[in-house]
Amino acid sequence: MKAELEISETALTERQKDVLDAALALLVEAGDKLTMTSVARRASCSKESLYKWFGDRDGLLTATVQWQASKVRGVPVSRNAFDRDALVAGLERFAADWLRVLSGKISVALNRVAVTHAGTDKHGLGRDLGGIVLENGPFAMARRLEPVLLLGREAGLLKFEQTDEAFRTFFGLVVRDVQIRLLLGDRFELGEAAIERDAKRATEQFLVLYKP
Amino acid sequence: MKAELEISETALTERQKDVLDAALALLVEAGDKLTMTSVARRASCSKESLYKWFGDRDGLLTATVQWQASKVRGVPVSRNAFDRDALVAGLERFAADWLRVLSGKISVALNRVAVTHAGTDKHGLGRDLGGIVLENGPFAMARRLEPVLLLGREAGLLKFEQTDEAFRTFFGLVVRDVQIRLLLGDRFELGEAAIERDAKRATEQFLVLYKP
DNA sequence: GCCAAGCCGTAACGTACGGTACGGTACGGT
DNA sequence: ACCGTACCGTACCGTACGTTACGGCTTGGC
Repeated sequence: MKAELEISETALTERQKDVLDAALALLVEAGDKLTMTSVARRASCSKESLYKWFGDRDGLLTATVQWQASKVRGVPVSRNAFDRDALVAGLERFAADWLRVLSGKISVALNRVAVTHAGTDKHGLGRDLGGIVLENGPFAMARRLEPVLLLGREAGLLKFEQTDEAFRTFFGLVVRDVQIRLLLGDRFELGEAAIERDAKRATEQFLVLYKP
Repeated sequence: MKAELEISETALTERQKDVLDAALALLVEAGDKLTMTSVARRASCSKESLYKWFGDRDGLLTATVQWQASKVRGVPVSRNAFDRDALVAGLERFAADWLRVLSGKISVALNRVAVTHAGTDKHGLGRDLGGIVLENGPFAMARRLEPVLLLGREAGLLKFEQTDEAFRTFFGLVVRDVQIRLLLGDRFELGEAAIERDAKRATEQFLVLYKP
């Protein structure tokens, strides 16, 4: 789907980006308690400008989520010299990246507000926050991982019928209960060492399950 | 005010249970948009009674979540005649039960409100909603699954070092991206057939990974 | 110098909602 | 019959916050 055309059509000025960064910071600090006044004060701009630029509070939130999403576009996978080591390295790097993003304060805050918003849903609006996060979260991860999985199958390193199923299993092995626990406020450390270890373990398990 | 802080063993009258059921229904319908007035109207009780019984809005929410939690206590596992078939059946039933609960409207609504609440957190209060859901969700699942895993290991059917790690992997294999997608508002069906199939697949994969 | 546009800061408005107060009713105990 | 208790229904209050309006400042074009 090329719905991104309309999104990228909204060219943001530097000033507006600063405002969105301020909103992002507030979202991380105070969660959904973010008010228009607080954003205006933090960004040293007037509320009038906020409403002119983003329409209303929902528009500001949407723009903020999209702004963050636009900053974390993933890096592509190198296609040359694809052997087992490359597959393992790719999967491990992928899993580690994902865990790092997932356990970051920004991701937690954004997912929280999106989940909240998905609850009080007014069907009929164009793009809701939940959809945006979904699109730039799990779905984006699936799109980025798909070529890796297909390359692995082409190279005879993996065996699966549906790419989707394989991806979702990998997702489960990587994320496990980490995300839901973080979203529910369980404060537990996920240091760099643990991330690396989990990435290796998930990759290893995945290879066992999907070995030809 | 007479401190009714003995939430742990509060005996609820039938009337209060009715009120909490009304709150639960409203939570499912309208999410966090639930207001004290709407609960009072739905339950045909006065707001004064709400405040008398539950203290404040947070108390009502907490009582509601605990009330639901008290209704879904899991069934224990039979310990006799524990062979491979019993292990497989136990895991499969467990996974299916969990998926059923997880994808239910009530669970989604409760997890939503708990996640929302975990965002606007006032550290210092006793038990927060996120903690309660965590306790009755993933943690309860872990406690219930633990004896099954230990029995499996005793019987020589499974091999693992840390029960916790094994549980979390099983969790990942069962839940995958289902919960986060539902929380984010992705409307996708998870029919009985899919649940059964997923439960079987997750169990199968788990046995492969943790076979001695 | 002058004007218009864009923006900041702040005051003001309207409303939704948490929380409280109070009058009215049913009922069980004495 | 009288009283206390528990509760319903509703009116009311205070506040937070989304949204709008306005006065003053800066800047670029003429």
